[in-house]
Amino acid sequence: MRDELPKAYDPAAIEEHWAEYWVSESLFHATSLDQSPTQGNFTMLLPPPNVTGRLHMGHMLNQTEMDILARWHRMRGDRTLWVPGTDHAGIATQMMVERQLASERTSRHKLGREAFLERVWKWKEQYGGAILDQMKRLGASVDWSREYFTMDAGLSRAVREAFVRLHEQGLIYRGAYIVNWCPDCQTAISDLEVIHEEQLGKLYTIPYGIVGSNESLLVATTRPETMFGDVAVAVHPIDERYRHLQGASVRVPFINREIPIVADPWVSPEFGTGAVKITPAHDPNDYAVGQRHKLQSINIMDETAHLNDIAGPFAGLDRFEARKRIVAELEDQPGYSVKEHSHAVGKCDRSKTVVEPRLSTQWFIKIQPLAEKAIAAVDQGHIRFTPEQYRKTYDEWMRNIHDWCISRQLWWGHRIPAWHCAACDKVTVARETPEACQHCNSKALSQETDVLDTWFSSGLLPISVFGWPDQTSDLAAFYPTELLVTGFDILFFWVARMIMFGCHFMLDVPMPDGSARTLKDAVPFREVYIHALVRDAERQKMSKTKGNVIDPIEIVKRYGTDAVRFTLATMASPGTDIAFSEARTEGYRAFANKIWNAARFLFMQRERVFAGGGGMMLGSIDLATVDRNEAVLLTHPANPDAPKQANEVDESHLEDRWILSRLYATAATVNSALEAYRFDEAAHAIYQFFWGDLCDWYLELVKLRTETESQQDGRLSFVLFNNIFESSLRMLSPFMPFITEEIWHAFYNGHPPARSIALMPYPVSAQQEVDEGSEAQMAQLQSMIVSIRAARKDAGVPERESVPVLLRTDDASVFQQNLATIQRLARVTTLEVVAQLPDGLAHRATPAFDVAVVYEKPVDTKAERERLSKELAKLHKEKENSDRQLGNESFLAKAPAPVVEGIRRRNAELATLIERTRTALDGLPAA
RNA sequence: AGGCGCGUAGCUCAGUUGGUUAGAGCGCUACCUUGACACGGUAGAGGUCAGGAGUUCGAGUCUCCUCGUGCCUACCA
Repeated sequence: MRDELPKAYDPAAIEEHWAEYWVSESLFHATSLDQSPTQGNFTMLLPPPNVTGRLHMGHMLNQTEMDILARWHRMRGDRTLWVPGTDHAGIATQMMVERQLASERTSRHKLGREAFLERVWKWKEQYGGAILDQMKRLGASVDWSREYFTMDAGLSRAVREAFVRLHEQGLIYRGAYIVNWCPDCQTAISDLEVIHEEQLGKLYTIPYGIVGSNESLLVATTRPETMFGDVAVAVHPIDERYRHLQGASVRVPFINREIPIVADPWVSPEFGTGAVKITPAHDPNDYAVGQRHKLQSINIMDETAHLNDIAGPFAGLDRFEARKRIVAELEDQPGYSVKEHSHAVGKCDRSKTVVEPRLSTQWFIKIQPLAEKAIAAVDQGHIRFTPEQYRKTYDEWMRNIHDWCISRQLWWGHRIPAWHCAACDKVTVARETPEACQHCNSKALSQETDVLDTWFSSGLLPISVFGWPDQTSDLAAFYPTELLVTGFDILFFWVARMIMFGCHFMLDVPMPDGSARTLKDAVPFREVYIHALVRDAERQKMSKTKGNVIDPIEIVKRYGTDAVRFTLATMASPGTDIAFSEARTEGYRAFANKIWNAARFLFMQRERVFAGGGGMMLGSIDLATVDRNEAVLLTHPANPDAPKQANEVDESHLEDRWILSRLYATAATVNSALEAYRFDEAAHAIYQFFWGDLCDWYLELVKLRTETESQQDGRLSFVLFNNIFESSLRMLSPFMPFITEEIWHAFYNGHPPARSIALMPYPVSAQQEVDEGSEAQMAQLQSMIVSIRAARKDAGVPERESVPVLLRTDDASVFQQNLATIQRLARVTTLEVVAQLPDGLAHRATPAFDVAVVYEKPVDTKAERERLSKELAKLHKEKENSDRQLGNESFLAKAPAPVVEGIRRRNAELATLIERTRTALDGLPAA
């Protein structure tokens, strides 16, 4: 409990405490046994960061958005569950540990598989999951009791089950195909893990000697070093240049192996020389040609992409070194030529090594049957994408999908549950280690050494974290999850795979009531929200190599988590990347400071107001009791379940009706914005309300009233302020959980109605509760005050001096009723209503009134003339526009009545404004 | 090669179904250290909405073209 908040807001002093509190109090734990939710379920999975990961801005954006939604839903009464965990990240983690081994002058091969894995586990225990600690520091309201790791026993069991089932269903097969091979990681990788880069390379034209002739066939290639694996040269069947050569043979340079010339329509005659060397073991196209022509495949490289013995004189060389030497030796040959050629080169996403297409035996998922359900699920609207455009991206990818290579030649990961039989050479796939070969009963079994692609296990997460394949109560309660929030970079890697697996496996799981599950309830989530990429302030992609990575923890240390979260929220408008700017974060730290100080004001006033007559000291006020006693507790929107009390607002005060209306309007805006994932709109609305309405206006008027009104009235107005402030804190809480928690506890003097503000109801309100009349009147009043202030500046009145003001208006009632407000906020002595304003005074005109400030010093005539002339020109221009519109027959005929009416009214206003401004201008003394 | 997006104030971005005067934050200018807050207050300046054409009574918003820019997908050697 704090009696007094320090003068300056210092996030570092409060955030750590609450971060720990939320975890130690298990505030965000949710179980299937929880009371049936009043609103509904809200379940999300955290996209599991790699165990090797450090938090970056993308994570922070992702977590901020998810946390805002989670906290918001929780406060709205939904049973809210957000499940955290980490991914074992096969290649990434193995590389990390291998690097460590290398520094110790050893290697995984020296250690052996078992010792190596032990080492990785040890590494994981020691260094892994640092990212989750960072998440805790950021206040993510996840259920830590459910934290998982993708290689936990339960999740591993789900992986084996899924693999075996798919195999039983004939959807997993093993075979030799061309795969993407990374010579650095020394494993196969999937199509998705290959990144294409446009590169300026060379196209070599190489003469292949024609058998039985002195002539050569010129063959164009970008990869001369693969020539030792050539098994044919292909030309287009109707290419006139080569028709006579079809059926002939050529000799591979250096090794002189004779290979046939075949005709295949795949060859494009326009490209290169129209003759293509066919290397089935090292190119997917060539492999297809080879299949069609029943050609053999000759592998000429080892796992590290060094040429093997088949390459004759070049054996043992690295592929690129071999290319150089080969080209050097060919240079003098007649017919040889080189030209520059731009083409896409595939690189390994992880190691950035150029991928080598390689013929090897791998495990694949026959993806078509899975994709069909996944396409249907989205087509039928069971999964909704936001922004919607990603639906198309997803659909296109899904329809052009290739079989998924799921085996990896790594050690770290889920080992494929298949056993090779030494006796019959067949494979036994089983959930648990089999006793004997299921084909020949031999006991000479050895487990497959390959592990599964990391994404195989993460694709299963929505079902495996809830206990699948068992039909658990969690699975019944929380599946399908409501929402997935993620970046588009893992749309295919992860989102698509979850949809495929979810739809495939969950269709077999009956609904909680025993009925059959349809696609609608087999989907892993009902909504996918795809967020933008976080870039640096110059819109550059953040990357380690560029050195422009912004470490969120660093920024958080400097500005506070709340400010960073708010920055990300305000900038998270859909479709655009976020250029993260520290200047903005600074601005939102100022916002936090503003809130902090508004709270300080509140606490100080509380003391002042209640210390007098009531005898209630700050340290002993039970605000809840006060509220009841005064019968002004703002039960709505604070507590949606309780009825609104009729006498909660003293109707005689315009600003009371107005600020309530503003609160309702803001709550309505925030709720509907969050409904649509418009974090920016929601955050802006709160910002505007808190700063622009509550602090700039209402708070100033509370000052006035507590100083001047009777004590009873002062108390009433003050209690309203209290309640509005408390509601505002709750409204802000999902966005800035730390500062709101801190102030909220201080607000209740250590006797809060709940353990956390995060467990309180969220303000709700319908748009119809907005009091438009009060808002319009207040707008008039504000306009009056702003006009007087401006005129004061023109007249050169010192800030602190009060002056008489003359007012010309048709209806002065609002101004007269709120005279004290005007006098206070615009520093006015008397406000006299006159029929006509005298010439030569600093003056402002609005459609509803004109004001002039009476001050002895003459106005700066030149400046005033300039300002008025400029103003007049603007008004004239606008008037011309509206005149033109009103003179247009078809506009009057076709435009809707309210629009015409609006322009008419404005036109009339303009006429008055022009006249008054003209008068004021003419009234200025000659220069 | 296909597909998607972006171009609005000096900077970073909003602007939902076409409709009255295009907004915000930061920055900038001037004044103000007033008992919540200088991480503040008050008042300002600043935009031919990339360019062109079209549809319409009316276009930042819809259509087409041009220019600039970013991204995703792809097996032409």
